[in-house]
Amino acid sequence: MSNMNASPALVRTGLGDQIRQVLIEGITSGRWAPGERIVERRIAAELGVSQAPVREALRHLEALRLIETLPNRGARVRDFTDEDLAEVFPVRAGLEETAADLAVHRMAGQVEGLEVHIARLAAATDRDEEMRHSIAFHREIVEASGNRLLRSVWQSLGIEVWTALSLKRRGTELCGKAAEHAHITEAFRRGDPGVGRMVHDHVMSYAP
Amino acid sequence: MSNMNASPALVRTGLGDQIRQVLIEGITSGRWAPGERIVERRIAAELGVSQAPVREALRHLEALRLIETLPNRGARVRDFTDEDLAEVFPVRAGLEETAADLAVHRMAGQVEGLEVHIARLAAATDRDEEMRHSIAFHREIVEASGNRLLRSVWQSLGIEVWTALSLKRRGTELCGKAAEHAHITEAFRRGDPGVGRMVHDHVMSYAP
DNA sequence: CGATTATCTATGATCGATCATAGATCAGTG
DNA sequence: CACTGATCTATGATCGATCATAGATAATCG
Repeated sequence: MSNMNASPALVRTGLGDQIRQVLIEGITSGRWAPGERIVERRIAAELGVSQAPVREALRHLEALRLIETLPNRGARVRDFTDEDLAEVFPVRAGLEETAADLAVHRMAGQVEGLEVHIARLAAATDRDEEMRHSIAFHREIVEASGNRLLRSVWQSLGIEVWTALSLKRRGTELCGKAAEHAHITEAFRRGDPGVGRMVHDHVMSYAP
Repeated sequence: MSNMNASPALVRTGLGDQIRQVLIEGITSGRWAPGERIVERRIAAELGVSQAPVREALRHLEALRLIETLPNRGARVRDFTDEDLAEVFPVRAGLEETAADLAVHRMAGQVEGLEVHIARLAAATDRDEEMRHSIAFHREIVEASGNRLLRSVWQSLGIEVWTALSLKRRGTELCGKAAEHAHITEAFRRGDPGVGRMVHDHVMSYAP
């Protein structure tokens, strides 16, 4: 790499990963406007790397639906509609309901993992931290399902990113849900078979 | 490409796509054994292309969980466990339940799309064709949900491939389910709100 | 002057070569 | 002979350059 300048170092841990982070940050922060073209060579030049790892990063962004690409025509930042933002909730709800139903058996009343996140959520000081702990609570349920495919699919939704976009778009309040988290945890503790539906409805309550 | 020989032509429509097809075919057919290493350069040489499109194809296979890769250590064909094969059903069930609940409203009793697939399934002559029409029935439900994210996630499960692997592993009978498909279609026709659960249970009935 | 076609330009897709890393192999030392 | 470290080998990761395509632009013709 003929890089004796350029952006903050880019430490060695897989250029593709780092470039992806830069691009995600750029898109969520709004530095790259929706609809704006993303030219592989330009990004490569700006970051002082070559085209290949940029392409790799772009494929990840495409999987996250942050960009859209046309064959031989390149990529552009998606123009997220309210519908795009809304579509994620039924999918999450379905996946997390499944996860909860699977998890409730495996947890056998052991809900420490969930309680940790509730505590951290309560201690959160800013909106961003609040969001991350809330998401971590849900991720804990998915992890507890023991279904690796389910985890992988849920992860691939990129909840953090889309939630951040939702918050940016309209100031969706996601607090005030702490009580529901506690109720859900109690349902897990007593092995309530209705916990799946409970989680489902909880997730849908975030939807606009 | 210094290719004046090599495998059947490889027509021009995106090398990555074609290579992916070749690899999927090779893995599902068992020509590539589970655990076997997949060396980018070797594939490239065999197909008379370069490393880049092979890498692209491999990333797709990774997303389909057909291969696993270690950083700097390359890819190998996954050694599918029975658990791997089983994990897909709860995920499908959750997604398709969501899809059905969304679709039942949009369809408003118009179930022609579903009936087409039932008819084709009945007319199927071999096991493979049967499988594809059965899957098409389920895809129709997902499409009818109108939720593009849901469709995208469902597609990314690569149902065809995994079903084929299931059939190969143990001779899972997936026929005899025609009756259930008809029942589900009827539920859609009358707008039965219980259709989601019905689809869920139907999908789970395929599980081992 | 408007429609059609050849050319140009930007850029994605692909290529062949180089760099970097993980293991394997081998040499040296006690 | 076992252990430590240098070297070698295979191969993924990355690079710089070339090829191919889409759209824009200019040239040609009626």
